[in-house]
Amino acid sequence: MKIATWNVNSLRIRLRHVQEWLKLNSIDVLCLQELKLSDEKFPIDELANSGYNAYFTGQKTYNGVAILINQKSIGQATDVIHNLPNFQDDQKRLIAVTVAGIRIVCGYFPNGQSLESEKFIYKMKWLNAITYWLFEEMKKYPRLALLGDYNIAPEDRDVHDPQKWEGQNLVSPQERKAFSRLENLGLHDAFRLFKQPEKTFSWWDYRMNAFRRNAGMRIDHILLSQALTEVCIDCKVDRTPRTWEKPSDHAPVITTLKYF
DNA sequence: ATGGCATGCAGGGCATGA
Repeated sequence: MKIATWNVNSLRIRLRHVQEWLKLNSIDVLCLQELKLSDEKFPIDELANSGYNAYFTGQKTYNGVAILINQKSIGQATDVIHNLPNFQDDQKRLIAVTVAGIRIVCGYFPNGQSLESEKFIYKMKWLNAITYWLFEEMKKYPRLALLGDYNIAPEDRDVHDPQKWEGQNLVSPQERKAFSRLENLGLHDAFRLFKQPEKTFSWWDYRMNAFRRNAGMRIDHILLSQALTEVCIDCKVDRTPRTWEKPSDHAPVITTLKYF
């Protein structure tokens, strides 16, 4: 079973990319972030034509998340929830479903903007809320995967230039501590279960030829509960779609689970 | 060195991203 996450930075612009990427990779479950469209504009039929059922919660212009389920290999999802039940929020940043006995949580974590920003306070509150919610959710669903754009680079090796970024938004000690708290729930970074090429990133700024210089960060992650970690046999970033015309600034991350 | 590039909304620049 292959589960993936991808911040597409507008599903309207990137629909063809998503369809092409799904065609090239036999993905069972794909989590999407930054749809940037309202629910009535969600391309349900186009994705159904690609063989995927969609579960989504969106809004105009900003945010929006979806989970695509392979119709042939999986079929339907159950127990769908939109947004964190313990956090009052107008921004559409979270969706969770159950497929094949696995709880799939898709999150678009707040960016934070800068440590001095009100948005950073919101980010830390959101991180606190998801952590408390997951503590309960993992009791209900021992097989749980948390996928998405975390907007946190967990370690210096996840940053192209750690000195330049030291202490800033995306890498600050507060954010990294919040990431550790998620791990302390019993979640494991699937990417770090395996030997990886150095300087592997999942996001590159559109500006300054950042992708060509590999001036990126690893901020998109897949965390797995213990039960899923035991059957995880691969995790990698696929840089390919970042090389296509008009790409998203993020690349997808894929993990493979045995026995499902 | 706070720009650079992309997107949405709106039909011109501004907000936002990371």
